[in-house]
Amino acid sequence: MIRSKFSVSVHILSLMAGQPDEWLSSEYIASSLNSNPALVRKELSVLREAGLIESKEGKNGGSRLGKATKDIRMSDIFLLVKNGHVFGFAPNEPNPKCAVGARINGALDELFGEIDNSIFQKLQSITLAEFTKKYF
Amino acid sequence: MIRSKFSVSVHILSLMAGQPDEWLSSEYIASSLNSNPALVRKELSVLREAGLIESKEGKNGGSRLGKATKDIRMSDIFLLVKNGHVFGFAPNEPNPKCAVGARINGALDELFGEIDNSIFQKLQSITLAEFTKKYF
DNA sequence: TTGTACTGTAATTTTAAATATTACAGATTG
DNA sequence: CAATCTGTAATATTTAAAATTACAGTACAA
Repeated sequence: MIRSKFSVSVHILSLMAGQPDEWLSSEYIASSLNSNPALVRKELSVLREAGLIESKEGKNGGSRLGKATKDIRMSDIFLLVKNGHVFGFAPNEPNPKCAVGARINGALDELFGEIDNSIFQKLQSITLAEFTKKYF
Repeated sequence: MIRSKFSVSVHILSLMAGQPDEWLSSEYIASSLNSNPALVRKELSVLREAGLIESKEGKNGGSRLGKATKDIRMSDIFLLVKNGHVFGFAPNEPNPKCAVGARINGALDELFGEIDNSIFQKLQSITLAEFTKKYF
């Protein structure tokens, strides 16, 4: 998974959950994240494509939630930002002439799938509504 | 968690599991990993410190398992290489003047702890002996 | 109908993290 | 005592992540 995308997405969705009737600008979101608008927009486009948010272009535009907070699960966000397995393989292709080298990545791939699934199960049990209760 | 340390450690331990009576040199291990000896030695020192392996210096030296494969759990390796949470926080400190910014990392920290725990539970159920059965 | 304030996207630069390399003192064996 | 290994640190390189810049396109509002 890419380093911090999950945190960034949860942060964005939390801001929207707190002001469901406002169109939040990328500038505003960036200031809460202490980041910059272009990077936020990139992340917004991922969330939008998945239907979690909707955006409005032009003056007074911005983004807001596309679903009720109780209908957004933390696992939805996880699946969006996860790219390959959560755990990473070794940087180089192992030596195929070695008995272990030839097969380990297959075995790890299987294990990593199970790990991803454990995380998914956990996150599926938590909605954005429940999560944001912690600070609203 | 640091990118690929888990995979590298599992690979190393698997090699040793396959040749329990040999002292494997860092050179040999590196060739299976398609990596280099110095990096392998660094990882070996982590495993050694945890008692998972033992090493012998000098000529004909090397490393081998310090425990039976059935007594090494994948969670032991996980705890060694895990550094902070598996999931990462956003790169910058969020804006503390913002209601969400001020509290989100606390909420995420709690959630991330639960995720780490889900992974731990899963990995605790698998021994190195079971894992290596997949390719021996 | 035009200025302003947004989005969307791509290209580029910068920074930070991971990985690789080099080097060498110390240990052990034959 | 020569050869072969470890242990460790310092440095260099590579790669990935994040930040910045830029600008065309859209919508509102005066």
